[in-house]
Amino acid sequence: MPKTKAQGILTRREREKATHRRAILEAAERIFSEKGLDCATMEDIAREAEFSVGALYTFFRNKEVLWSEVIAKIGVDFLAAFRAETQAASGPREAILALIQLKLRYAQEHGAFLRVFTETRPGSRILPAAAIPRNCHAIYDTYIGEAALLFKAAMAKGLLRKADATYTALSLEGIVNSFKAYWVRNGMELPLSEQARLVQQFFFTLSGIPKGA
Amino acid sequence: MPKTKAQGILTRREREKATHRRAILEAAERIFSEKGLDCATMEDIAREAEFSVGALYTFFRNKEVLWSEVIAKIGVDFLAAFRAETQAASGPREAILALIQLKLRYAQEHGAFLRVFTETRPGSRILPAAAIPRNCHAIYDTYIGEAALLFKAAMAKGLLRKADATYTALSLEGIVNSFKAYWVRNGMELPLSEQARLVQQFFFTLSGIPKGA
Amino acid sequence: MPKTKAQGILTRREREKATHRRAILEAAERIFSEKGLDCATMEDIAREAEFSVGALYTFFRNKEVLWSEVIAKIGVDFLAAFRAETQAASGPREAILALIQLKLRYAQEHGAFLRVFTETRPGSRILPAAAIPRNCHAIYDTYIGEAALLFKAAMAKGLLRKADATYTALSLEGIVNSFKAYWVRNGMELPLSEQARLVQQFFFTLSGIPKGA
Amino acid sequence: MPKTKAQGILTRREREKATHRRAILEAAERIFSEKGLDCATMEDIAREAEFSVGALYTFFRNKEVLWSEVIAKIGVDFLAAFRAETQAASGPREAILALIQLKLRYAQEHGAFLRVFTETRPGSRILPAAAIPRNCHAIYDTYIGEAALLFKAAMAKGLLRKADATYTALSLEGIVNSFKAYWVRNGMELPLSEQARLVQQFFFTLSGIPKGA
DNA sequence: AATGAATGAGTATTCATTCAT
DNA sequence: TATGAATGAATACTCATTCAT
Repeated sequence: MPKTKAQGILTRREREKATHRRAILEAAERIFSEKGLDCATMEDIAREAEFSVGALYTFFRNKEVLWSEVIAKIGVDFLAAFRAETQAASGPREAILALIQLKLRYAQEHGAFLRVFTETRPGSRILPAAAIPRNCHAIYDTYIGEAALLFKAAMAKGLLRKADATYTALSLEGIVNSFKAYWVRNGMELPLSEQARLVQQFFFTLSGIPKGA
Repeated sequence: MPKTKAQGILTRREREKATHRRAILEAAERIFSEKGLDCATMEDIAREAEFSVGALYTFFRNKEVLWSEVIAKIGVDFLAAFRAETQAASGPREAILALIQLKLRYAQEHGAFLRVFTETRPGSRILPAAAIPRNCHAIYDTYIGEAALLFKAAMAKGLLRKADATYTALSLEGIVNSFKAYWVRNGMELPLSEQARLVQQFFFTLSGIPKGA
Repeated sequence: MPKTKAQGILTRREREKATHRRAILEAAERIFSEKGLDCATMEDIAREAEFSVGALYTFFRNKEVLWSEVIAKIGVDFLAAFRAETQAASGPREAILALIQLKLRYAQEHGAFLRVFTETRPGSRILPAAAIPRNCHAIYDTYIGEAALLFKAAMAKGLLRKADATYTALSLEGIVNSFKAYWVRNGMELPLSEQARLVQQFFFTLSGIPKGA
Repeated sequence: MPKTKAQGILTRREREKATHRRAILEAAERIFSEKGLDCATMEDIAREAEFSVGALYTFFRNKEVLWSEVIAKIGVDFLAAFRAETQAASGPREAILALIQLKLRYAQEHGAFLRVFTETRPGSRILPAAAIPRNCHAIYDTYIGEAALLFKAAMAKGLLRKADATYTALSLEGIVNSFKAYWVRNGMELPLSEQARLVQQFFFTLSGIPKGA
C-alpha cells in the first residue's frame, strides 16, 4: 500500500504512470488514425508506444476502451480549442474563420478521426454495438450547439443571411468535410491557410450578405 | 463442346451465370451495407446469397474485389440515376431538387455506402492499399463534374449566386451528408420528402438569389 | 445444396465428415486424458488428430463443447458397456465382477476421465460455470441407479448383506477408485484381472455373506 | 546490522515474516480451493492476502511451490489432527468414527483439496511434471499406514471382519469420498454429524461383525 | 521487505481462401 | 459450375514472473 501523502500531490510512481498512459494514448491515436479501429492491432500500438502489449492492458481494459478514450480525448480537446479560439476572436466573422481553421487543422492532424463523431454505424467487429459514439455524440452535439450560437450572433450582426442556426452550423461542417475530402482525393496539398481562405470565401459567398445589400 | 452461337446471344448457361453473379452482388451489398467491409464475412454473404462460399470465388477473385464491385455498381447506378433524373427535370431548379432527393434516397437505402466514395483512407486489413477507391473516385469525380454543370446552368439562369460551380456542387454534397447524419444521430425519422424539402429550402436560402433581387 | 437422397443413406461426403469428427473426438480424448481440460491446447489436439486447428472448430463450437462431447461419449459408452456386460452375466455375482472389471478397464484406458463424472466443481478457466457436469451427472446417476438394482438382486439372492442398495453401489465405486489410485501412486502394475480379483475378493469379504452363515 | 540474538528467539522482523507467510498461505488455500490450481491467479491470491503480487514471490519461488506448500500444509495438518483425534478416542470403534468425522470435515472445509492427495496425474500447465504429489503422497501414505494400524486393532478386537488392513483403510477412504461427492452432486446438505453417522453405519454394516455372530 | 508496473510468451478463436469432388 | 470441408495465419487478451524503486 502506498504511503499516505498529501492530496493532489502525485508520487513519482504516479507521475510516471500518468506519463505512460498518455504516451500510449498518443501512440494509439497515431496508429488508429492511420489504420482505423479494425486494422490497427494492439501490437502495432504497443510497438509505436514502445511498450509491451501487456502494458496496454494495464491502462485500458481492452481495445475498444482504448479506442473510445482516444476518440473522447480528441473530442474534448477539440471542444476546448473551439471555445478558446472563438472567444479569443475579435468578432463573429473572425470567430467563424477561427472555427474553419480549427476544423481543417484537426482534419489534417487527426486524419479520419473527426469523421467518427458523425459516424452513425457500429464500426467494429469486436464490440458490435455503437457504445462508443454515445459519449462522442454528446460532445459533438455540444459543439454544434455552441457553434450555432456563434452563427446566430453573426446573423444578428448582419454578416450572414438569417436561417436556422443549427442547420447553418451543420452546413459549414458539411462544406469543410466535403472540400477537405476533395482536396485529399485529388492530391491537392494546399497550405492550411489557403484551405481556410477558400472555405471562408465560399461560405460567405454562399450565405453572406453582400456589403451593398 | 459449346455450340456455336451468334454474337450477342447468350446461352442458358451464360444467362444463368449472369443471374447468379447479380444475385451475389446484391446479397453482398445488403451485408456490406449492414456490417461494413471488415465485419462482413464471406460466409455471411454466401448465406444471404444462398450460395456456397466457393461460389463467391468463382465470380469474384477475393473479398476486396467483391467489395469493389459492389461499390462500383452503386456508383454506376447512382450516376445513371443522376443523369436520368436531372435530364428528366423541367429546369435547373427541379434538377437540383431531384439531385437532393436522389442523394437522400441512396443514403437511406445504401447506408454508409455513399460515404465510401468520399473516403480517403484504406479501410480494410486485407488489402491495405487504397486500390479500391481508384475507380470509385473516377465515378465520383464524373458525377461532381456533371453536377457542377447543372449548378453552372442554375447560376446562368439567376437561380444561384455566382460562384465556382465545382465547389458549389461539393457544398451541396457536404450539406446533405451533414444533415442526414444529424437526423440519423438524433433518431429523427423524417420522411424522405420532408428531408429533401429541408435541404432544398436551406440550400436556396443560403445560396439562392431572392426573387426580388 | 446437396442433391436429394434417400433418408438414412449418407453420401460419401457425409460419411467422411462423420469419420473425421470421430477421429477428432478420439484424439481429443487422448490429449484431454493426458493433460486435462486446461493444460490441453487446441493445437495439441489438432496435431494428434492430424487436422488443422480450424478443422476442430468446424465440428465443435469451442474447446468446452469438445471437452463436453468427449466426456459425454465416454459416459454413454460406459453406460452401454455396463448394460451389455451385466445383462450378459449369468448371475448377480458374475455381474458384479463384470462391473468391477469394466470400471477398472475404463480407469485404465480413460485415465482421470471417469473422475470427471464425480467432479463437483468447475474445472475450467474458460467456462467458469459447471455447465458440463449437468448432462454427465445425469448419465452417472442413471448408472448408479441401475447398479443399485444389481446390488438389490444380489442381496435378494443372499450374496450380499442387506443394506441400502444405492449406498452399496457408491461404496463399490469408492473402493475401486481408491484401490486403483493406490496402485497407480505406488507404481504397482498389476494386470487388470488381478486388480479385479483383489477388488472383488475384498468387496465380498467386506459385505458378502459367508457361505456357511 | 542484525543484532545478535539467542537461538530460538525470533526478532520482530522474523516474527512478522512468519506471520505474513502464514497469511499468504491461508489466502492461497482459500483461493485454490475455490478455483483450483489453474484457474486461480497470483493476483487473486495477492488480493485475498492483502499483499502485492511481488510479496508472494518473496515467500514462494513460484506458483507451483505455493500450491505445493498449501497442499503439504493441509496434509500435515490433517495428519496431525488424525493422530490427535484417534489417540484421544476411547477405543478403535470411536477412533474410526473420529476418522470419518475428520475426513468429512476436511472435505467440507477444503473443498476439492483432499482429492489432490489421491490425484495421479499432473494437473498444471506450468509445471507439467508430477513434482508436487511426491511429498504429498508420502504424507498420504503415512496416514494410510497409520489408519491401517487402527483397523488392524479394530479387527483384533472383533469389531471388523478380518481382511488386509491397508485395503480396509483404502476402502473407507473410497466410501467417504464417494458418499460425499454423491451428496454434493445432489445438493443434499446434511449436517456433518449426520453424514458421519451414515458413513459409519454403512461401513459397519458392510464390514462389521454382527453382535451376535 | 514490499510494491506494482512492465514484460512477453502462450492460447482460443476467427475467417479469407483453396481445392478435391 | 458449385460445394463446403480444411487450412493456417492473424490477433485480442491473460497471467506468471521480474525488477527498479
